[in-house]
Amino acid sequence: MNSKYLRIYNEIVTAIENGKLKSNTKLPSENELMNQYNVSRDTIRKALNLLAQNGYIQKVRGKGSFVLDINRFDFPVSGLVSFKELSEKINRKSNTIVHELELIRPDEFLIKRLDLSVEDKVWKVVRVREIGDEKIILDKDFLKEKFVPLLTKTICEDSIYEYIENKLGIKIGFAKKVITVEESTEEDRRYLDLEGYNNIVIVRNYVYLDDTSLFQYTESRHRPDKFRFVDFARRSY
Amino acid sequence: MNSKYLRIYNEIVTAIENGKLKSNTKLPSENELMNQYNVSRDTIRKALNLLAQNGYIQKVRGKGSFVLDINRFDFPVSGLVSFKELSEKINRKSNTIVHELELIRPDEFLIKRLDLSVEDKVWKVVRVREIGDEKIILDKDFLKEKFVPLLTKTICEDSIYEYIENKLGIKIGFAKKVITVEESTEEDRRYLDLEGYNNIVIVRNYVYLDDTSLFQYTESRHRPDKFRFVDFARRSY
DNA sequence: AAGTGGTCTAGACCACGCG
DNA sequence: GCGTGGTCTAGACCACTTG
Repeated sequence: MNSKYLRIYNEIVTAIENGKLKSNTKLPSENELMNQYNVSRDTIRKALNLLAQNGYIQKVRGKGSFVLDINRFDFPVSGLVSFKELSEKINRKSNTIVHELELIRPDEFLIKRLDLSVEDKVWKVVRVREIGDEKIILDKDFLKEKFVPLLTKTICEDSIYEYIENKLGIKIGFAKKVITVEESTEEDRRYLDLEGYNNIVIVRNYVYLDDTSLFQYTESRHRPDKFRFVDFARRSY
Repeated sequence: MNSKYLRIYNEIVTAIENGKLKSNTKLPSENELMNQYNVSRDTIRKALNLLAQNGYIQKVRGKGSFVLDINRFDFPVSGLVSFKELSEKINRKSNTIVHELELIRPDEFLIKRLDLSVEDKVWKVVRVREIGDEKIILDKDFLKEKFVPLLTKTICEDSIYEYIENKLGIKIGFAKKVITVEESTEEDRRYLDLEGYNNIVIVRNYVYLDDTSLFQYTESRHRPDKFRFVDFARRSY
């Protein structure tokens, strides 16, 4: 996991994030970086391309690479970030309440959503996310038992992602997110502080492993006024 | 613009999209592709990495590259796609009504948003997007005159993006999107068929050129029940 | 052991921006 | 003309999967 280009990438990311590299300044040229890090140009280019992809820099032909200030103000919620990682970043008091945690036989809906056979069992986890004394987000997670044999309340209160990746060594590959706005349900109103909102923002998340097997289905239900999604996109030709 | 790896990428994309390459099947190995296309391995790898980035394939170490079926069902609205490109893809009757088109002196709000000096003038375009006889989306565009000297009603009814990229030769580099849900305004209610919804989904778009200069600010205001945002994300380590 | 993708290297030529 | 990033090549070694 510790490739040269990732180490260089991470070094530059932290330099940008803690202000050592200021926005709108020019990075050293690829040639200079080659010498600084004692690696080939291709390795430097891999690191720089990652930086560009993630919105840290912009490369301009004939001129150089420049530090952007996009990521400074707003961190992107796009990409795959868990609630724990997120709340650590925004640095606000937050809390997770586990309402349900059980191993269930999936119904029609889940069999379709998770691409299951009838015998497969599924962990159902229902959690409420509290941010600054308000119950804002209702998370409903469904994970295949096949991949996650055991799940405890303590794990759910901390971070399921962390447990899966670090303890079980399962590698998340990619995910598809679908965001819609729908009518709130009785369940939403029971668990959340909705304050009269009858709409709810739903982020449906289909999580796949590295080997392309579908692993988890999650619904993240947000109170509309507290929802905010930031995305960084490059035009691809 | 016509690099080898882009040609290979595009060939494979169309092969996947029209079903010649079926999902869950294996692509030829990088070595085989090298021979098929008569290029070096690096060139093949660039094409495959693009495919992976855009959710077409998944590469698995030691096994090969596999076609995903993500893009088949849902096209991602993530990334930078104009309304015209989008409506062509979903293939439904759609229509654009231009309500305002004028060169204005920017107010405080715009000066801050677009990073302007006081003399700069700005094109303001207000358009309603009609899909299947319903007025669903209100688009408010603000473009710097410095970059776009002329704008006509015809251009706005077609596609501003297309005009800018093809006619003016301006290269869009990247964009930052912020999605929120807010109270609808009087303007929303006047122009759109809101059917009693008092919330509105707002996609704020900050568009930058290749040379990192901020170029355009757009607000896309959607009726909640018709809004849908699809995102494909890879976990980055 | 053979085949796969992942990383790294060294060298070449090109297109672009700028002085 | 020089320095910049963009593309392409050829070859090497590694880590992983599968038979």
